[in-house]
Amino acid sequence: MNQSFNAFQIVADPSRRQMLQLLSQDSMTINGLAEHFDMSRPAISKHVRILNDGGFISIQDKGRERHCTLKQDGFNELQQWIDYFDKFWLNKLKKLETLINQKSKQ
Amino acid sequence: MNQSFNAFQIVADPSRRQMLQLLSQDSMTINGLAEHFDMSRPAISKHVRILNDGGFISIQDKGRERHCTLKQDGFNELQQWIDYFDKFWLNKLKKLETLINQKSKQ
DNA sequence: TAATTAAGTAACTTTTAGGTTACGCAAAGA
DNA sequence: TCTTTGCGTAACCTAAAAGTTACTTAATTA
Repeated sequence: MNQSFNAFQIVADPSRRQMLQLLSQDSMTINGLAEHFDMSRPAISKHVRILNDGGFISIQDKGRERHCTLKQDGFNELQQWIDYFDKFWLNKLKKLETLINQKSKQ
Repeated sequence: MNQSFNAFQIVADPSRRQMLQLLSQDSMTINGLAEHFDMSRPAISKHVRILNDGGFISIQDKGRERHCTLKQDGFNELQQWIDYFDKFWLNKLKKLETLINQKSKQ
């Protein structure tokens, strides 16, 4: 498979977001995850692979089971992007305050 | 057109993210935006509509021109989602610290 | 008022994300 | 060792996202 997603595309899918949500409660095997979804196991496998490739989860093989755990890496890119715009709004607010202060001094 | 996107889908598209990036520098008309992209104007129009519907930008009509400005609303849903996992990691870190502290007391 | 400019709409095409079924393989149990 | 279980891969299908061209409309300008 040749699918390569960026962090934003990865969390754009509702099922994948739900998986991250579930894994934030507890680490799970592939089948454990699958129980929560109304789709075939291969479909689950695909999502898991995408989450793994994107650094949102890590996978520990234990015999024939694969245990999925949340991993911070994938979230970082999103975080940074959000942070950038956060600063934009904060800055805008600051400028507005300065403006109001100047007005009140007149 | 009947396209309805959630906040995550909206920022999943690289062109739309670039638009938000550009608008964080300065507000722009539709054609102003279009200059930065290698795609037809109708394609730009579509993206702008999606950003507007999602509350990521607002549009002020000035004559035949439409001026686009960043708007905070759309970012909020993303922010909240990120915050949830932020807390997850912080919490995990705290638990780890507690564990280390307990060890050192033994 | 005729021409130009800024932008939207409609209809269509292409690409791709997300799903399926069928099959294979290795680990675990009977 | 035979069967079951947990999971992956391959090939395929479908729906929808993202793009196109052709046309329209309304504001501006010559």
